[in-house]
Amino acid sequence: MARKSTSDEAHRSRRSRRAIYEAALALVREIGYPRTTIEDIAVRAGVGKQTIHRWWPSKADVLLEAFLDLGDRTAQGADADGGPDPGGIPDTGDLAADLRAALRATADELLDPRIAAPARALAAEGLVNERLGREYVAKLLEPRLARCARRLRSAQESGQVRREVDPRIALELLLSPLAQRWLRSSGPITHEYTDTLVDYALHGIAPRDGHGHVTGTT
Amino acid sequence: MARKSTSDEAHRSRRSRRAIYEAALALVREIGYPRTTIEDIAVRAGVGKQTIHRWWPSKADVLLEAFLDLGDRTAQGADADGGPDPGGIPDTGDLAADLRAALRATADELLDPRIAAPARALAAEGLVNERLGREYVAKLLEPRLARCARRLRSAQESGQVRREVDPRIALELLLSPLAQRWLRSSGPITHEYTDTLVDYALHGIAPRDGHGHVTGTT
Amino acid sequence: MARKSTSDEAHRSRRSRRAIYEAALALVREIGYPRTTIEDIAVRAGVGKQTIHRWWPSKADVLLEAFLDLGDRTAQGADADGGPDPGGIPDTGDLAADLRAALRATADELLDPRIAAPARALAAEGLVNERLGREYVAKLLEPRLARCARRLRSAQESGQVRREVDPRIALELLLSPLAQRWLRSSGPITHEYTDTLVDYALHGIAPRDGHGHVTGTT
Amino acid sequence: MARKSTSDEAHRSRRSRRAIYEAALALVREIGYPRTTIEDIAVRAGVGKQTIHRWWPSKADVLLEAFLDLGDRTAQGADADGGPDPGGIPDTGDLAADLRAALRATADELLDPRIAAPARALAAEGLVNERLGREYVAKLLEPRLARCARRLRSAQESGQVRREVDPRIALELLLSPLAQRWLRSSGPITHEYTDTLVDYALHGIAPRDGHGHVTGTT
DNA sequence: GAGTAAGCGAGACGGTACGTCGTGTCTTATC
DNA sequence: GATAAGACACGACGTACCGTCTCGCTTACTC
Repeated sequence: MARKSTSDEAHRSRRSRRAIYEAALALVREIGYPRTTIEDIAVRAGVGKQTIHRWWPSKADVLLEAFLDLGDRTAQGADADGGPDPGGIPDTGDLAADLRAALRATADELLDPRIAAPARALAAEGLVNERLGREYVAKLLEPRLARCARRLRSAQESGQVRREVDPRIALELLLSPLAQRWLRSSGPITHEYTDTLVDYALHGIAPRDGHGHVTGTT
Repeated sequence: MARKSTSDEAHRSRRSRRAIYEAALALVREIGYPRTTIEDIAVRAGVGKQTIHRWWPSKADVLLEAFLDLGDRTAQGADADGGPDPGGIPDTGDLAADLRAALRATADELLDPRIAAPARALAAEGLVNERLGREYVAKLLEPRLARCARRLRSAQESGQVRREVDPRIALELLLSPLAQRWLRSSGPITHEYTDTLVDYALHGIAPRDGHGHVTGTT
Repeated sequence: MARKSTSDEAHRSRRSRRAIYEAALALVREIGYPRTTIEDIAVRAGVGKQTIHRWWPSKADVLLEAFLDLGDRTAQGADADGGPDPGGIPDTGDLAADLRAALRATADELLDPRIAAPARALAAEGLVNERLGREYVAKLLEPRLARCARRLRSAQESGQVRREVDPRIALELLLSPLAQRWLRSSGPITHEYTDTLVDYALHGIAPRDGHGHVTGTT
Repeated sequence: MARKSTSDEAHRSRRSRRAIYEAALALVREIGYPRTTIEDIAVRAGVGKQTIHRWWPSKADVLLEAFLDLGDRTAQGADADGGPDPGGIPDTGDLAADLRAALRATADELLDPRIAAPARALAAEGLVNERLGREYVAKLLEPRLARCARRLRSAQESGQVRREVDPRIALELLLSPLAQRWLRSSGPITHEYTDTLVDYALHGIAPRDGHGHVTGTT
């Protein structure tokens, strides 16, 4: 997707943009999102402030694009490595194993310090700035969820998931607890934890035999 | 739980505090958290800026206390009404019904416009400000979760929940999806949705007969 | 004497500077120096506060420069009119007449309301702020005194002033009483008064014949 | 002149007042008048702010009274020592010698560091605050000038000063240059300087023979 | 010698201005 | 002709003092 530079100007723009991305990500890691200012980014990137304001409407948008770009680049790297679909769910036929693998991978990703700081910052900004929130969901989360949902639908076809289950809600059951723990730092994020989530989500927390006291499914 | 006045607060003006709480909540509703400034709050409350800075370290802390106070007051109101334990889970013996009721109530609460704006703002701030995040969890979420966990433990004793299930994680399964939808506005929050969550969490998304292709519980 | 633009001031806005000078002088006249705030000046000049802080270390420095600028501009005007050396002493050969004329002109100047307010304010500030006091003396008073001292020296050469007299001290004798009356409002400032000063300073207060009871010059 | 306690001041605490005077003078010496705040004075004096506001309308008034009190106390000390009239002019019959002595004493006083700081501060404040300026003149300067003027009048009677000379203006000739030098720090204050002032003021700066080119006394 | 009114210390209060910072726009000098 | 450098208008920040206002407590007059 890298477009070859057709002129000197295009080339310089690209260099500026790259420098801005890197400065933004570095500063957010180093001093935190709220204390990072557009001027800081411009100075660190060796760029005029105006150059940033020309292309992005806000600090958060810079970071969002920088983060997306980071994702693209690491994805390319993984691609080249021949690794599995990043952010997706493998399909070995064994749903439980596949989910466990996917959640473990997601957990590892969330713990990557290069990712945590900007992602949390963007999540926070998105809560309060609706436009950015939508972009964040649309560009970062939605594509991922769509791929995961596909895997669940195939599991439904093979009878590993109940037919009447809504795959999106099922995904929420699996991913939201992880997301919440991460956002709130309200608990440890371990493989044991994600495996437990897969277990509970697949089989429920009620006794499995179906003749306990649990009643009344809607 | 009225916060008791320590010796530090001997001279503190009740009227000012109340006015500040109300101004903060009103402004966050009306113009949004980021555009609400401490100066705005002071002016609206008819108070000097210093009076705010004297007692709270940041705008977010003002809002957090204002929000806690709001909770205290509405809780008192509900108490007087003889309503059910707010934020808890009723205990009629029928776990599924109780959970559905609790989640429906929670959903209704999240949709209350007096609550949504400050709560989202605080959640956002907590993501980026660790101290505040911890306070937010400790003062707002934790007490609630503890009460809910008790209900689940009693369900375990009566055999409605598997013995080996961790109640906290079970709660995450139920509540995190709701919390995420709310925070991200990533889907409608309806009673149908919360009922579905209860169903999936109780019985899992896998077929219930237990001899489908689902394998490998940890 | 236009202050030449150094490289530091390359980007400095001429319009802002002029507007600030005018706002400062106007406000000091209208509401008095102590009640004039930097914010007032900025607002009246249609300028950001920062623009003032960027170029001047204090309110007093703004006023000092504004006052110097006012002097420069009125001097230019007088120059164009072909008027006499403002603030200097004419040289008609008749020292007494020249001094009387100069002191009358000075008195008139001090009574000009455009000048009185800022000059008093600067004098006051200079008493208490040493740096400013030195600048006030160096930029406003000293050049004037130097020109006056030249006139006295020429009078010494023509025998109208005793050879051993220190011209600076002689000037103090003439000007300090006027300055004190003005600063302290401790008496009327009239041409009669200044003429008297010239008389006393030239001939002394002792009887002129030299064989009264006055004795003992050092 | 001990201020007698009227009924208004019945309850007024002598200890507080004294402590306030001392704190005010000390702070003005140590950190300068503008940086001295009423709160500072209150804290240093171990006194509530209100106690200051109750009895003095402004910081400057506190300092003025403190300074007057200081004068009273040192005057009492000098009295006890049997020293000469402080701030007056001795009367030995030799006017020139008496003036030299008086100006030397005044110069010494002005150089006393305990006196310089508050006196300059009060002078500065008086320039800009009319009421205070009048009080400063009336309470501090006027009594002194009156006593000095008396000495000059007696000199007129004994023929050492020209009959038509206005004693107040003659005093201005002597004292204003000294005062200006002191206020502006525009020159050294030495006995040599004050002696020169006396010489010039007595005999003028023009040649004494009276048949130089100097002409035209009004 | 008890009652009471004031003055007192402490310090929170509603304000005003401060000087700094960050924003997004506009200007200038350079390459 | 585009760009870095940075001045600009604006507006919020958090701080410092202002002068006022409770608070209890002490003190010193009155009855």
